[in-house]
Amino acid sequence: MVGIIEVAQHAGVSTATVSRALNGKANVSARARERVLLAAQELGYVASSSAYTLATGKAKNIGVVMPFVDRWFFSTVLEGAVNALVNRGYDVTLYSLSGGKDNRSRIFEELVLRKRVDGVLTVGVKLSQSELTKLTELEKPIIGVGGPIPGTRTIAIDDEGAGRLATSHLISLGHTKIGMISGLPTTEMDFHQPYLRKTGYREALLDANLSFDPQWDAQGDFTVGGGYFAAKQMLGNPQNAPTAIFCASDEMGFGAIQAARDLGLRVPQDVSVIGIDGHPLGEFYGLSTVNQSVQKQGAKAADALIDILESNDPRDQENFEEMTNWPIELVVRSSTAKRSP
Amino acid sequence: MVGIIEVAQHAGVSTATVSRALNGKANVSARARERVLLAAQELGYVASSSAYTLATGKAKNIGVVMPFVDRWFFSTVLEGAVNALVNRGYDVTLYSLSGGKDNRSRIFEELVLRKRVDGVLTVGVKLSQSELTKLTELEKPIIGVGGPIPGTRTIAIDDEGAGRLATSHLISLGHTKIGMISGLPTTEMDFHQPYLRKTGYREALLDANLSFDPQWDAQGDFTVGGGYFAAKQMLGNPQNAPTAIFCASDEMGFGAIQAARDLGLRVPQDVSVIGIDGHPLGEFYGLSTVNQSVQKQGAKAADALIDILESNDPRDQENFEEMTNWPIELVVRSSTAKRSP
DNA sequence: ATACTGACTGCAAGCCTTTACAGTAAATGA
DNA sequence: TCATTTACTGTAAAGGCTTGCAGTCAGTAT
Repeated sequence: MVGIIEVAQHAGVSTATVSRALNGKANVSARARERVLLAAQELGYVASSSAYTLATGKAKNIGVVMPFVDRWFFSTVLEGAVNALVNRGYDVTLYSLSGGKDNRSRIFEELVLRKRVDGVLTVGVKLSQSELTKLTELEKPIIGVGGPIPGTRTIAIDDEGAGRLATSHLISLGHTKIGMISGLPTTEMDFHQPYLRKTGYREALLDANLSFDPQWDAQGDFTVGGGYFAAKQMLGNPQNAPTAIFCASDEMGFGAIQAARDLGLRVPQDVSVIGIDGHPLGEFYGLSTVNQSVQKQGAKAADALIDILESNDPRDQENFEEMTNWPIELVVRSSTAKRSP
Repeated sequence: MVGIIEVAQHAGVSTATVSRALNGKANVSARARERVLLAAQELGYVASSSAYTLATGKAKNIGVVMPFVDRWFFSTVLEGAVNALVNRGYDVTLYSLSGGKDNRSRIFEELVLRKRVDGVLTVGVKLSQSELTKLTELEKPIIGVGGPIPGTRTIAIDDEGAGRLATSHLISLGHTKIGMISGLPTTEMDFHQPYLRKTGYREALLDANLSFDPQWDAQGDFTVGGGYFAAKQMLGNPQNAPTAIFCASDEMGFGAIQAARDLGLRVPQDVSVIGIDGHPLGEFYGLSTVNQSVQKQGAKAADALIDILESNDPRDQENFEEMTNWPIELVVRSSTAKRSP
């Protein structure tokens, strides 16, 4: 395997000059730089990353930690983050927490200590106190997406506001019997989102002097199927069925629409449904939603992390804008309509 | 940051013994091993991975290359692979090709040369000749999932057989007018799958002496929306509509079911639909399918890769069983039924 | 008792870069 | 012309670990 020495010989310079030329440092004559670049090109040389890391202390690598990767929200954030990171010249090492407790603790032990990464991106994970300690004593930048990490910068929408926005939309359409499908997240996930979205929902009801019926407070588990069964139950009782349902995620919204149809109800004539997310299938189903441009959140988080990492001015890190009010946008499609008289 | 020297001092032994003890090598007295383990524990020491890699040449890291990560098939393979790899003590570095041409070529340059990884897992990617060359001259093991990499081990179902299986199922139900929704994959993706599945479809028709109507050969792009529009068009013409549709992916199947419903057709009474994949939503939609247990494919590929990596017997690498006939299974649900008379 | 094992242990070289520091040559100023 | 920058360049140390090799020491065979 070709190393820096061969390149140096090939170019007729020292290894120091090769290194400087390849890393774009100053103090290299145009002539030398040119010869080095050519030699490296010809020999197909790229510096060994382990040696680079050992010498510089920089890994050019970001760790991304998420509860699972095969769910829409997570894989979409990941997609955004990975692309942003590769653009900035960083690799990403992926840690999924879905492999069970043992895996989880090992990940936190090693991730932190093996100094493989320059920084960490957590997506919707709820950290235990000890995990948080481990992570922070790393003294490496951490940014969270979706799950607020105490003491750390986080990119997230105002979940409460989103809940209120969605619910208000239904209220503005004249609905008074409004159900909500929320859900308990998995143990690995952060638990704030569902809670906050429900708070927003209740507040909106309260503001409109509408009552909150516990029967209309259902549990999906943020999956299509969960939304389906919750909605079926809620809408199944004709005496006390809501005329509109707010789902804490688009996927549950898809399930709810399906449930309504299976019950012979028309959407939106008989029942309106709104979600939160901006899932690409929303357009397909005509699901009204509160869009939170998930992929961009991933990209933004990644960029912010690298900004911190590469800013030599330490104040930048302090002044870094809090991003916990990521813009959201009400998208009205065909699943919500005025309450039929 | 605590290094091996501190641990050695703390345990009262040399760094050599620390290294041996921590790596489970022979020739360490029980007493010494114990003291080292304790010291490492107390000091929270884990070896620096860059130093480890530099010294041993092993990165304990696998590169996973895929066209995108935010699509079901890919994120599911990834989920399986990541969990399997972390179980074996390996990290995974993720490379997504969706960031455009520049990213793509840079990935191949650096992935190969920066010697960050011990092996590579490619998922459904079509490699150019030069990329293939780069990858193979790495002399590191490569395993592909879903997209056959010439000259490399691949885990994949028999796509042609899967197409035949699905189509035969429809034929066995008495259908004679059978459409297919296939699709051109993105440039980044491997192109074999859609092609082979369609071949299987045609063969099955041929075997049953059924004719193949070009009007029933539609293009989805492997998405729900693509399946929807293709099906809508195919079923929209009452004169010449098929009574059954074979979709090359479950997601297109979901779209097709939706399209049928929107046209006022009942599934399966008026039109049967079958897919390929084993998507978790299949159960929800009642979609009959050919299950290919995607997550397990990812896990198997990962395990196979590590087996190769860690087998010191070189023959193992040669004898490695070809896995290009990954088991598939026909799953009949409520979207397929006998042709109505 | 002596020569030999065999089980451990430690020293130090090596893995491949980056970079501080010292050195050289050309260019500038007086 | 000589002193002093300036602009490069090279030498070698450092980074943190693993591991070949040589050495120690208690135990065993003779």
